[in-house]
Amino acid sequence: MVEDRRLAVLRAIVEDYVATHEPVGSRSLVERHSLGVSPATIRNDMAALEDEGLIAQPHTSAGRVPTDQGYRVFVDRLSAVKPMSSAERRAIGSFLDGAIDLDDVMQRSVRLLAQLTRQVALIQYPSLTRSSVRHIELVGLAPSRILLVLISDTGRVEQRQVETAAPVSEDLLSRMRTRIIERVNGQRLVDVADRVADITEQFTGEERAAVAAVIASLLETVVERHEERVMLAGTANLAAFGEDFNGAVRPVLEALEEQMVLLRLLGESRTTDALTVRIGHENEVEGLSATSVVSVGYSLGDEIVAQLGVVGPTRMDYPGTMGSVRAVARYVGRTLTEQQ
Amino acid sequence: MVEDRRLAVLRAIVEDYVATHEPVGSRSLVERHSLGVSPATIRNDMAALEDEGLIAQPHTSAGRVPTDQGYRVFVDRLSAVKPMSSAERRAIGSFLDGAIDLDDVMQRSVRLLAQLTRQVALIQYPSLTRSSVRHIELVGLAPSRILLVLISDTGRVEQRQVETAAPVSEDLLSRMRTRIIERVNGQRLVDVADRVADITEQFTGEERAAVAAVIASLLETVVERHEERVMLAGTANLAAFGEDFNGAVRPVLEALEEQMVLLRLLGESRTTDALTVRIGHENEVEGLSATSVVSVGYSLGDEIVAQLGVVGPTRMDYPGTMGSVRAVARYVGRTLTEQQ
DNA sequence: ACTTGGCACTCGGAATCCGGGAGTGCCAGC
DNA sequence: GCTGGCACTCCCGGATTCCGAGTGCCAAGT
Repeated sequence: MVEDRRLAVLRAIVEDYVATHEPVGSRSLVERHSLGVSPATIRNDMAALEDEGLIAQPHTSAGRVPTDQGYRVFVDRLSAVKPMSSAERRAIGSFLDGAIDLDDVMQRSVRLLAQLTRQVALIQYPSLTRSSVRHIELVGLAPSRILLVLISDTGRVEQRQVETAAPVSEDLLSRMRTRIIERVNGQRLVDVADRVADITEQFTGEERAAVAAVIASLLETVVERHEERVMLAGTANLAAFGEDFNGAVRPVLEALEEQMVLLRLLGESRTTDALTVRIGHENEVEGLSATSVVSVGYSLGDEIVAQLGVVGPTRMDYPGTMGSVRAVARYVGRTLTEQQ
Repeated sequence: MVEDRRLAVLRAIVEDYVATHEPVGSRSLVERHSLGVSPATIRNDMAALEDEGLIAQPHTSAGRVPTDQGYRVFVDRLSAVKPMSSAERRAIGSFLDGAIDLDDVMQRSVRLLAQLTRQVALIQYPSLTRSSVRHIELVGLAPSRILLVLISDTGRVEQRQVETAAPVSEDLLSRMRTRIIERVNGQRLVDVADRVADITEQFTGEERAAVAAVIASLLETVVERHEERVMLAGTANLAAFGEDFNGAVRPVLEALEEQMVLLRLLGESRTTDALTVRIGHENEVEGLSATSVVSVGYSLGDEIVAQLGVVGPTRMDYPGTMGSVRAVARYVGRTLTEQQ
């Protein structure tokens, strides 16, 4: 009972702080929420919440501000994902309709998400791991330079240039192409390595070096490039952080320029489609300790193939953000699945 | 003679203001530069420069600050492009070496430029206009969905999905591929439209719709997608703008998120390889009136194929920035030409 | 065992005031 | 045409003051 009210107070503090961006005191709390008790009572509750480490005062004799832990409790126990209105859903749907290729879907989605949440949005390209080879093309760009193009059934096109020690004839190129295609077409990318392992042996000593180079490059393409690309939008929304550019925004912008960081932000929970919320210090990227990341997997068919999400200040509107992120993920999954 | 000293004063003002970011007064000017005259004389010159609209005072009894026009004169008549040191050149070279494909070259270049100039760097993908068709591939993704892949001799790969009204057989796909390839391989992209114009007629009524769809898509690819992509790096360097986030940085970030704006910033002077400097209001993009853009074309072979450059505050180090931009453009051109 | 009103206390932030200093414009003399 | 002198302006930083929102605690009430 008393415990219940304490949590209600925490919720009220989080909501007010998110709305006003100012420390919230006991008096204004009872005014804005119908808690049915006096400010003095609230003060006692606040003291207790502070002992538990859920709220803090910026300085003595100021209102309270939620701590990372406070947000954690709020997200876990006090809030529900806020579903989108049907109008918003329609908007999402129409926004994604008419995308012409994978790049386009990714770009539209990430912009949409940035706009909906007014935060920085991220989207990871679908993993190649679960997809399979639709086609492989070898194109001679120069006597000893080959362009390798790999087309997956998810519509993703990967390219890579291969430099060979000796010139490669059109004839050799064509034989390589045939051999490789007959081995890997329709195969899952994860199996490609096994399937091409012995192709090199089918060529004579002289040609072998070139073939080996192409095969090596192919393996790199399927193994290394898995999900290296992340798209970003809405950096202008970092304005919501406030005025102290160098203090707060700069490190965030710097972190967001590093693909590796983005991947770490998104990439850890690929197997599940549950909404993940990392609050403040919970995400261990340096410079992002004042931000929260809300992410979720999206699926192609019935497999989770990548993540998308947003990065924003810890004092964000969690229910709304979570609703937007989830909704966009669903539409992205649907769009991709239809397009496949 | 007197005119000469006035310009020297302007140069000194620009240099000091760029270095200190503070309005510069007559006293400190004679201290830092050996102008051989007294502050009082400088004051007279300053008054004249102000009449000409080249400098301004933020408020009465403060030092002077260059106006956009002042920077203009400085750039046109008072400064020389500052060449890179040989160490810097080596750094540039080694930074770009080992790029594996076009995307990689673009990415490395734009990051390098951002790092060298400590500003926001832009690079436009090479125009397809001047390049020619290396290969075209049609891949059936689904019965009535075709993936069209176009590979240019510049190593650029363009993809597009085509939706057909009726299913397309592998056989038809293969015939289309052959026909198209025999018509356009090795052709310049600008000529592709002419070359494929009558291909549709070579197919029977039933197949014609599908062929027309593919051809239409191919034309879109070569015509519309010309140089639509621009890559960006170094947004964190916007910190140099100062503290007033919402006043100065936000509109810039917003503008930079729009591909169209980036293209307008870069895209107007493609035919020349001269360094272009647009100062303040000279670039007509809304929200970028407090920024300058330094851009230059880079070449592939002996043709200018696209632009690269930086966006920064009007109070930037023009000689240094221009040097970096030009140097990077040269190395990019060299790298691309070698890789071709 | 909670809740509540009262009360003294704290402390940040806005407003105000003040003085120094850097800068300017102008003028008379060289 | 340059220069030193001089009166004037006004921004900026620091010190001071003051207000009010907020707190913690206590004693009394339910």
